Amino acid sequence: MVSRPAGDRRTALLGAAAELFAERGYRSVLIDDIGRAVGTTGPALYRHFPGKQALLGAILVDVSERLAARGRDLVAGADGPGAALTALLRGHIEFALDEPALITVHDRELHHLTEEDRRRVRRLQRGYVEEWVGVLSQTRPDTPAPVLRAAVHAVFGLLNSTPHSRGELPRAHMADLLLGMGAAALAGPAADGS
Amino acid sequence: MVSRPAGDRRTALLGAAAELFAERGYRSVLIDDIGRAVGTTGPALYRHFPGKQALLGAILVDVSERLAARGRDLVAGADGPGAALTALLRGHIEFALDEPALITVHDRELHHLTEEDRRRVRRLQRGYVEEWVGVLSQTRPDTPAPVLRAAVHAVFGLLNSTPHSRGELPRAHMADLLLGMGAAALAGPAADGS
DNA sequence: CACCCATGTTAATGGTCACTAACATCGGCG
DNA sequence: CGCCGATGTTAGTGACCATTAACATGGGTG
Repeated sequence: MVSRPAGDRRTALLGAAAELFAERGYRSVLIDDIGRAVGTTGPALYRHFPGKQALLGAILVDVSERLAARGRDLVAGADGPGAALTALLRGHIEFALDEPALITVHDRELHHLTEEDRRRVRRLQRGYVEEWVGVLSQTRPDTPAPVLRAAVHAVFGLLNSTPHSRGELPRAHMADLLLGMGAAALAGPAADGS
Repeated sequence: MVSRPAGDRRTALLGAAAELFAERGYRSVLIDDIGRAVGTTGPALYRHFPGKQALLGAILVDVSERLAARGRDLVAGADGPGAALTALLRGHIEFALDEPALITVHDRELHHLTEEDRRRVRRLQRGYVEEWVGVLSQTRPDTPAPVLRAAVHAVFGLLNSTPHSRGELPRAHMADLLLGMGAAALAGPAADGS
């Protein structure tokens, strides 16, 4: 049990592949690159996944599930819509700062998935967005849902910019900056498109 | 001169390739797909570009140059930093709404370029960012440049989210929404990371 | 101790492309 | 009119690369 840690290699593959995919893009990463990154050769991958595409699928489904679940939990545990919104912002920012590779791959490689995986990931993403929209619609009951949805996508773009600002600022500072900007963007006076 | 419009096919190739690259990613788009999109076969491309990579290079260099040039002009022609900032926001939003494919490809396919093209594009991008930073540093002279740079990247993420919200809102409404959110994010009280 | 399963390794194999060759077509200009 | 350059077309061709085959290896368990 200790000498052969269950799922260890599998987890390593998921992590290494995510890094590589984020950096070079799915098609440009070779099976052998992934193997080398975890100390094996390429074909060893097939002992853990049906293939390269399935590996990408596992990565994307996992991220989407984690984001959606975290969103649900944060909202459920928050004391009112204002607190919920702050919690969502903090949670997403933490995720984006901790896992820039996953954030990057998440919205870049969707089209390389199986129809089925793609549907699944999209459903989860939609659920996460609706979590945000639900909270926002409480703080701005006068703003129509489509506008809120667009605003949420825009804020995601803002928060997910992290990979572009790699290392420009210390992490805590970056987190504060993103929180302030995100909150301001969502509370902004023109958010109803007047 | 009229019967054989100079560079017409070339321009069509640039546009069609940009759409396809944005939709499926550089590596997944075949020479033949690009040819078919402009009413020829694949290899006809070589009459206009040295190869697929050079075509991508032409696209990215062109976008970067247009953005940088427009940024320079807008700032130069603006009446004070406040007006300059609004002009930059409007200009970028217009671009993002008019050319979502270019916006998408712009920051997704950089690593498929020649070293030389990549350097050139990056230099242009940097210049554009510094244009924004320069304006911002006038409206918030107390905020250090690295923070402003991170804030600018974040606002780009926000504005460039357009491709994710395709058709959710009428164009003018979307433009207003993005302008309001972008301005709020950049004016936000926490933009100094307090 | 012997067997077996989990994991790996190296060497095919087969498909998929970008790119090149060889061969049209056609409009303008001498 | 006949040549020429620009632009295309249809067949290679040669790399590249995911996947599979065939063959280890080594630790845990009966």
